[in-house]
Amino acid sequence: MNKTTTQDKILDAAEQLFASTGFADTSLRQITSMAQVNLAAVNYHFGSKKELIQSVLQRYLSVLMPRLDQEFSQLLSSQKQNDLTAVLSVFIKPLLELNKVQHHGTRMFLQLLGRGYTDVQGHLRWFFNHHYGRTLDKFVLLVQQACPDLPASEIFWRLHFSLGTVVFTMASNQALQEIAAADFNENVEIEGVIHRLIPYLAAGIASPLTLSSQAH
Amino acid sequence: MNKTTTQDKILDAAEQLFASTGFADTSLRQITSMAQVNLAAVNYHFGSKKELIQSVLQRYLSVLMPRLDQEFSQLLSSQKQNDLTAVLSVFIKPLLELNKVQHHGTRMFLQLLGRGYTDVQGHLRWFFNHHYGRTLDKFVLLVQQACPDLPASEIFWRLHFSLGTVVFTMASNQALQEIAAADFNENVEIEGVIHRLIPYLAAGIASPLTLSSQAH
DNA sequence: GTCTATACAGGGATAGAC
DNA sequence: GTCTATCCCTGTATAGAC
Repeated sequence: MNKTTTQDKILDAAEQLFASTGFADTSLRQITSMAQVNLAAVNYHFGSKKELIQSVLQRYLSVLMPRLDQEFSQLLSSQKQNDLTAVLSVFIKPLLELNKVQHHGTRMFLQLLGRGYTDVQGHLRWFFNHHYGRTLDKFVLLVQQACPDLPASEIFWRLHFSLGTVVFTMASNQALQEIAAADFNENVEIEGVIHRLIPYLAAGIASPLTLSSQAH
Repeated sequence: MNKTTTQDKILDAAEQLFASTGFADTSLRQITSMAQVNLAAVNYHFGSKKELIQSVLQRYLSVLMPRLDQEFSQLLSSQKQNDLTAVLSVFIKPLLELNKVQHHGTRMFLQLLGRGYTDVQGHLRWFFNHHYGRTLDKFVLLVQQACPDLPASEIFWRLHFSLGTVVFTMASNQALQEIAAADFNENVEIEGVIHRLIPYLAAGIASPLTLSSQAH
């Protein structure tokens, strides 16, 4: 019965077009014609274009987030003191395993995440906290344990700085890779970018408090 | 002769609407009706919506970038070895002086910059390099002098990571400030955010090379 | 040169027939 | 569930008035 539902046909087409052209430059008419379904089907099944974008991301998140949650719990229950690099490195494996979900799944997901956060501002943030707040809390706890000297508010700001780093990098990933290839003769795959990001993020989050950052 | 030209009326209205609603969610009809000019005036004077966005930013950049260029040159000619925090701190004064250009100029400009980089992807990047490449080169040189152990390609990546941090933070500035106010009872103005950013960025950029970041 | 009115193609969303 | 026809809004282009 290998029957592909209308929903899945739409999701597959949308994902492909979003990743290559971006959300704003992909029309529902392009999506529905590639998926060979009626234009109104998107609004019937998903409600709106914004909700379609969320659904595309959801397919990945439903695989990734439980995996991360499990890793976070495991790290929390092991009593040892984890350093920040270890905590951040937890993301690597689950992210790369998205390649099993779909061809180039990791790249697709991270680009969608980047585009989603910047294009439909505010929308995704709410969605994320609403559905995966518990998992995020575990992560924040791990970071706090790794940086016991930082006040909670400082961790809040720095984690959002880090989110910006990741999201922006992934959204501009294609352009950055092209420049890197041209200027430095480097061929960096998504995995390489992740490995470059971790020490940068770890150092930024753990940076000591200075007079200027305390004064405000 | 305190006569406001059509161009200026459009720029003022556009700036206000862009900063509060974003580029995508602000229509030309909103802008022209607030500016009390004809719809076609935007295309007549600026060519397109994208070019209007650039012009709004240009008003600030034409003040900011020469100021920065001058500061960079001065720091380069002083023979002393500058640390990264000193180099990054150069941005603070010129940025805050934008408040003299316009009411809430700093906040306006940084929000526009954030939105510009994320909303109209690729466009602003080209514009920036084309018009202010010389100034950017000076900045990169200063960073290289402050981090003599880092290869140029690593600096390239980390500066783009940092750009992401800044741009994302400024684009989501309003949301972040609201959360900070609600969760931590903190009232953080744009100046406070800048002072929080600098140690984070400095630590991230200067982070030592690890095995994982060298391997790719 | 500047401004106005208007036309046009393409976008997302939706009511109602089937 | 699905499809057609339609609605209103967007950015852009242009003809013609001043």
